[in-house]
Amino acid sequence: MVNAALFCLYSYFAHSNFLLPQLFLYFFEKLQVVFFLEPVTGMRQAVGMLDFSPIDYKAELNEEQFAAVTAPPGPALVLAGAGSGKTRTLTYRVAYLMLEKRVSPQNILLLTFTNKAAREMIQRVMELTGAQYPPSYGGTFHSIGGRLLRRFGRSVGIEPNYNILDQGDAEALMSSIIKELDPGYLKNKDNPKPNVVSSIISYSINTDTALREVVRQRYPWGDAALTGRFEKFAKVYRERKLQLQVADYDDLLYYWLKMLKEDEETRNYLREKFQYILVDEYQDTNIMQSEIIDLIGHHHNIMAVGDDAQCIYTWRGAVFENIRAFPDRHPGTRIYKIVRNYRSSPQILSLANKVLEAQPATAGYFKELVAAKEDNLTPYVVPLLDSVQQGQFLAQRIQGLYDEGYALKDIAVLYRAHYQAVDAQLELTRAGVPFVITSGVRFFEQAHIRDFIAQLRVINNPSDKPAFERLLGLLPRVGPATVEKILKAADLEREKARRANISAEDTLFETAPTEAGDIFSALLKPTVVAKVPADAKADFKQLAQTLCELNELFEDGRSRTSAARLVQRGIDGWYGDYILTAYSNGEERREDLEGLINFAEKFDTLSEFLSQVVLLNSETSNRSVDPDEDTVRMTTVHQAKGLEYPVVFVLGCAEDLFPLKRAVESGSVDEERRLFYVAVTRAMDQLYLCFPMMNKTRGGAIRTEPSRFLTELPPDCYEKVGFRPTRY
DNA sequence: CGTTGACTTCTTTTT
DNA sequence: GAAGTCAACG
Repeated sequence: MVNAALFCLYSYFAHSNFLLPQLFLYFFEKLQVVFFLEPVTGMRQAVGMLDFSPIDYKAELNEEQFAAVTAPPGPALVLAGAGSGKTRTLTYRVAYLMLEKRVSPQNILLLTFTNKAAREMIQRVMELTGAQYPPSYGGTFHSIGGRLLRRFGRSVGIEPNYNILDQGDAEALMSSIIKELDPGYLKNKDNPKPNVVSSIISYSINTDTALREVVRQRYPWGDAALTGRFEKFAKVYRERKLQLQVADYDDLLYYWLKMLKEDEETRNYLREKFQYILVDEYQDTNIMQSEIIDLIGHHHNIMAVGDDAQCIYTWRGAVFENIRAFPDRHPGTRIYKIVRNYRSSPQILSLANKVLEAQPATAGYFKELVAAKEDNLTPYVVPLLDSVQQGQFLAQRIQGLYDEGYALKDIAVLYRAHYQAVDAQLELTRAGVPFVITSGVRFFEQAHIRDFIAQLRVINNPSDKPAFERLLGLLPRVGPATVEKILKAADLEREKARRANISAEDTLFETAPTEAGDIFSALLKPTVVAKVPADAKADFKQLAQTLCELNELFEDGRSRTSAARLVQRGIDGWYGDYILTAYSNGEERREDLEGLINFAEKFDTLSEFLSQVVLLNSETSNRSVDPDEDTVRMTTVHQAKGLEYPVVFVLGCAEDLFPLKRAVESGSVDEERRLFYVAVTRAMDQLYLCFPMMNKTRGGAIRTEPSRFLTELPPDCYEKVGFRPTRY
């Protein structure tokens, strides 16, 4: 009961905090810089750079960094510890290649894991070089893969107008396939749910492990029949996606790799094009990603940057063996170690080093980071009664820090999982400390955005049935079954129209080759409308009308503003009215859609726009946080990777919370420890490790032990402090 | 039969 | 908030 209430509150905060239009605009503007700028000619680039003052590499980099930045061609492995200036090294390297080696940005492939990292790096490269255009192939593995497939994917069955499914879409598709193939499957509650099936199949692809094997690991009790069913689901899922011309996240890598393996022409073209390959966070690459890099990087001109101590994505297939085996796969690899740390105080660093020391000695490249900063405070360990008191401590200490002169935006609160921060959020709110949660519901993931986007998805790719389902399902009394009927009827009409057109051409051959019977105009045919339930008929007609208009507009022109114009037209159409009646805060949501117009303006084609909407879908709202806004930042450790803050609080340093119970049970304590390492190395001056002694569970509170990550530490590397709440 | 609404349960991490 | 479950409605 109480829990439910907390969740409501939590959700409320998660939603109310950042959906202010101003922040939105900020967000959209930020994005504009980076994505999809047209490649430019080398000439323009060169001219752009001439009037820019040269970089003094020696002065701006330390020795270790300098060596890596100015490395000769050939394979290079840069082992850059936390806070050692990894991004700096990488960006200077790109600048060095462009300015000193006169490499055209078109010949550089810069791969990262997150959109945020890509954005920051490209931004900095542009600042450094004074270039107006960034490397046109800089971005996440997934977004680059998606773009290359759009252009070259035909050989592996991907048409240029394919749509990308986000995780939710993918799971929905899986679910409908399971229902269709094996209606009895879902009846048995012991069977893994569709989303679990989806994740198992995904894991099998990302690790290149037979499905059989993954099922055996995760479901030791599962029998051969279960495995057989999974294999069937996976097979049909793969076929269906090709039929519908949709691709999930994994496909962006899977088909990219397939294309490189099978399509010699494209492979050679890309090898020729990408003379210089740079990879960030190499320790988090999975097997497909490393293969992709090796295939394109036939010339071995690859710079891989990473830190095996920070590998925290094995759960989605990352293998840090990749980083260890890099020199084997690329003979003549030069290894550059960067261990001088400019971020953290010596005290924090020594604690971080101890965290790694507790790691079983299973090799790895480095270890000790060397402090460059002055002495500062010893990290604190703060035992607290429970998570409520933890929140009170947080609020009180933050107010103290504020009085001491720290800006709130210099303070970060990190936790293992989002739900662990609920009480802290309540207490901060109660104390009037402003904060932003950099997680929770994502902008593009909100129902109304996805519904609206579904219209554009079907326009871009009429075979995208899941999008049709989503869209038509909005109408009253229309569910999957009715959608099926409607689409069938529409298909018939389209077929009829097509035949009529062909025969017309046969007889009168001057007949204009009108786009014979598209699915959208077919929707308006009486036989189709007849399938729509009475309550929904009016809405349906308007929706179909809007789709026809959108389609016409789309077919008409692929002018520069087409994506934005389509969005505008969509808002003017049926959905714009629908949204006002469908939601109590319809006005607000409509404004969100208006925001989409600005965003869409940055894209040439609808396909590109849709891709980015999906790929940024995973981009959480924290990227929309105005960096100047003075609020405390609350985020998961995963999301904090790559960031730094003067003051860091780590919540829930207790067994079962961090390391998370589930992780311990599945035997991934080492990864949890690396994650803890990532958490503590975010801190620059002050680090607070909070340990709640009670853990609320369903039914009651149980006593918790301090996290093994605390007890593993020698007591002299932290100071224990007590906390007495001033009020209840 | 399919859809709806009221009900419960759930939240690891992300492209 | 969202997704899944179940009974009752059209």
